[in-house]
Amino acid sequence: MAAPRWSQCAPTAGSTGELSAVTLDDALTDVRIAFLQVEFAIKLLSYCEQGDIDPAVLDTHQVVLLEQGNLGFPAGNFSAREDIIRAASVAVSLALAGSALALDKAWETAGIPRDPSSPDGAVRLRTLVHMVRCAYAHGVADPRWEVRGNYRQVLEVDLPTAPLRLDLRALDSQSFDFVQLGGHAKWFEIRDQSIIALTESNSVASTRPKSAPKRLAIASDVLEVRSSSPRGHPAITQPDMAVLFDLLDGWRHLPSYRLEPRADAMFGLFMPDALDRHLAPRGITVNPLLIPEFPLGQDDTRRSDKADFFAVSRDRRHAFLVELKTDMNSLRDTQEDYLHRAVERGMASLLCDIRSMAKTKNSRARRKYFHLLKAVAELELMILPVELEDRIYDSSQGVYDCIDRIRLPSALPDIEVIHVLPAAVKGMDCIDFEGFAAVVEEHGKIGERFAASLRNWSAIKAGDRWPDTAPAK
DNA sequence: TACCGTCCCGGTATACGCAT
DNA sequence: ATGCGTATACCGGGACGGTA
Repeated sequence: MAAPRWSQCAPTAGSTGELSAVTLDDALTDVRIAFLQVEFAIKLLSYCEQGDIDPAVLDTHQVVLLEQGNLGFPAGNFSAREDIIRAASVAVSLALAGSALALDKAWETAGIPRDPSSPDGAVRLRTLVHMVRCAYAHGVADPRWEVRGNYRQVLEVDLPTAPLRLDLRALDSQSFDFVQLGGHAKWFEIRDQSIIALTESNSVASTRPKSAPKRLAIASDVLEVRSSSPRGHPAITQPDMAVLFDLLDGWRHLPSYRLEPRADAMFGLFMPDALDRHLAPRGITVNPLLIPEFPLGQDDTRRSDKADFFAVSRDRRHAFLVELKTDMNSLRDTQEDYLHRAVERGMASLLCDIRSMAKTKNSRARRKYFHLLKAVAELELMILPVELEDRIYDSSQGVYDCIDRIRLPSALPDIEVIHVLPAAVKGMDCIDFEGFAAVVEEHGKIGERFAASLRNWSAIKAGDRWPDTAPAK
């Protein structure tokens, strides 16, 4: 039984019940979203038709936790391939209906009138969109043309590929089908021409105040997550990255909780920028492609020690072994030893070791090493034989010879060790958490929140008393 | 390919010695 | 008795080598 978190978005101020003015910018954004939804629904249908969806995974019993009453869905409604394809087809129809509603709303917002006999091409295009919208308005599952009064005439619309001529009198009461417009591609052409016309009208009428950057509204009834005190359990309201950091801030104080493996992806996300800033005085910038858990071959075994991250400067003259600690007490001399031994051995030796490790007899492990080899090759530190991928995945015959044919470039970077630590240590090349936070906080809301946690982690040791509960001095 | 024993990792838990 | 620092054992997930 799963409790999914919905993160889907529903467009427009209008759809969330606000009656305040919807600007044309808003309406055009909704058009974009609606047509993206058509694209998604079509891709989903193709995916389903290929049989790539596993009903055992999709069609489980699910309960959605909602503030105003939970929703339970049983397993079984989508257990057959045909059920899934039928549902995906309906999703395409619904998305197309949504696209008609959104496009009509944009025309309405622009204040363009409807008139099938207007000499103005934009007005006739707007009228066509309205007629499609009306067809869906009278039945999403079975859209029908409904043509009344002044609209009962021939409507001609100029389009770049070919003019469209519709006898609305004849279409009245008939089932709507995109074939009548000339196919779905024509509908996308109608969208494109509408956007051009509406954008022009918007620039003419630009005296209206611009809308604020659009925030995609979230259905108010849906499970949300709200941040809470770091020690408290978060009340579940709106999904929010801040809650993730609240959890880390709080949980790192609990027994047996290891922060580093949980937070290393966040460090990895910002590590290239942090390295760039740290290395800026030397004029060095790094390739943003990092390799985590970079293996460093041991002297007398085929095993490896690991550097937390491996980075290379853009000019490929310097490589960096980055060691991350979230707790100063975790610094170990043995680790310093193998890192500095790697520096002394040099890049060629490290790469040769990786090549040897990739020749593991375990085929599953070999596949993982292949991904490592590809990452190293992407950093231009290895040249892989073209047939290597086939040898790894299809025919393992000759795979060891193939790995032996991996070549190294003649010029290789030197190696340095950089530590990322809560506090800098004298004699070590360090980025302390304050320095890391200064970089991170420049990257939007998530960065700001991560920076706050970094400062928390460096100021308060795991297990320490919280400052706000300590007696005033 | 499966299985088993061993090692590695970051971090925690515990034992120990020493100072107060 | 208590606090502190250091060394070492341990944890769980994963990698690795050897064997059948």
